[in-house]
Amino acid sequence: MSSSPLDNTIDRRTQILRAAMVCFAKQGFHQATMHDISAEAGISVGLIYRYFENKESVISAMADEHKAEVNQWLERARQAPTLVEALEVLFTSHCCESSPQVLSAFVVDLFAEASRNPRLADLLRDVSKTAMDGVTDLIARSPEARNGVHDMEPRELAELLFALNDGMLMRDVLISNPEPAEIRERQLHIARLLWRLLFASTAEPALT
Amino acid sequence: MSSSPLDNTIDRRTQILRAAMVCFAKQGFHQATMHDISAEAGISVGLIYRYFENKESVISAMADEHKAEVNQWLERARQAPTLVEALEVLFTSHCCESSPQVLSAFVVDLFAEASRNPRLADLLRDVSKTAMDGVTDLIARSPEARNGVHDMEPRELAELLFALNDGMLMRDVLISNPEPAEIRERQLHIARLLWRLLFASTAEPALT
DNA sequence: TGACAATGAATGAACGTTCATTCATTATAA
DNA sequence: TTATAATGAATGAACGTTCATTCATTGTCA
Repeated sequence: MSSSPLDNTIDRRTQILRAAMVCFAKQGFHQATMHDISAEAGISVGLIYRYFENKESVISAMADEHKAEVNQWLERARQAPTLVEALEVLFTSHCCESSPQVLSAFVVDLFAEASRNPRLADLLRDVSKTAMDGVTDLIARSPEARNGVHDMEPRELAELLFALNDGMLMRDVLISNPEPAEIRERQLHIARLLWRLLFASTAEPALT
Repeated sequence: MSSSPLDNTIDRRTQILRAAMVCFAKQGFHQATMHDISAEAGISVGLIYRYFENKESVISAMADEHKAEVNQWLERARQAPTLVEALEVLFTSHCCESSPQVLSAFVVDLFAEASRNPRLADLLRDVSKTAMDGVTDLIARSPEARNGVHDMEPRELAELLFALNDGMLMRDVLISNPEPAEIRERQLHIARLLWRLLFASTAEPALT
């Protein structure tokens, strides 16, 4: 079941990245120390430097992981039977996926960091463009897009939907209430209303 | 033109806050040093500590300023003759106001910071609630809100519009292109299309 | 097989630097 | 003179990073 030398290296890297994700989400990039990360991973500080050149390269490795994750979402969305279902896939992965609001905090931090780290900004722009192109294409190919009452190009619709997604994600970091799930349910509800408005299926719209 | 002792104090404070805003936007909260801020303000480090208890209190003072600013926007929006014009006021202040994307970087940083600073999170939640209540009210009172083809409550509409705003603001930090103004123009264009869809004025909708 | 050599993953104390904060001192104004 | 404003060198804690050292595992040879 285990461990060619290559696998070991990959395992260590992902172990470190997982720990780093927890620390970054809890404390932010600049307040999480390498010692915090090593403690979270249950290894020594020095070992991190065997697998990563420095702290910044840990950060960009995580951005790379994020990129891969986004591509997976897009792949899954493409397989959905209808446009609205595809959007639902994208929305829920973006917002809820694995852990609660860990991801939100991390992504917002990523954007904040990108505003002064050009390399990271390039990476995020790239991720964003890929995802946006994918959704634009999804919309352009979808018959539902022609049924809506709107007056928008596929590209414009994609930009609208992504901004909405990101905005809701950004607002997630303020949640501290008893029920985070409840709030996300409400966000999803609102997003659905918009989708229905933009992409009214030709079938029954009577599901209020 | 100047300076009861109280005025002097206020001037110094705003001078420091203005410098801090520049530094925070350029480098982020944790990478901007107190020396950076003092240099930007053209004063000594020690003097900052005469007007602020510590670095964190500089940050929350800025959040307070942000709150006041948001309230001003809301006030101006309330005076607009139509709902769509009010939204335009809010959108453009949020995104363009004084300096270019300085504000975007700052606000995204503020949210990132709020995800681990409960006091700051409380403050932002408060700002957000005030603004949201204001817009909800604006929508509820507006006759146009009944004309749209949507199926949404005023509160839901407000949440939708705010998420859109924040999402576009968040995306602004990735801009580094030759023409930032061009991109914001496009954002405004898309936002307008949505507004028109949601709040179709009874007058001519023929302005494609 | 058993004795020895080589490897390199892993450790964590130590280093140099940076930074928020303090405070003794100096300038200014009343 | 006295009170207040302002300075910036000094402080000490915290951080990213390094590296001499340990030691379990693997390879080699008789």
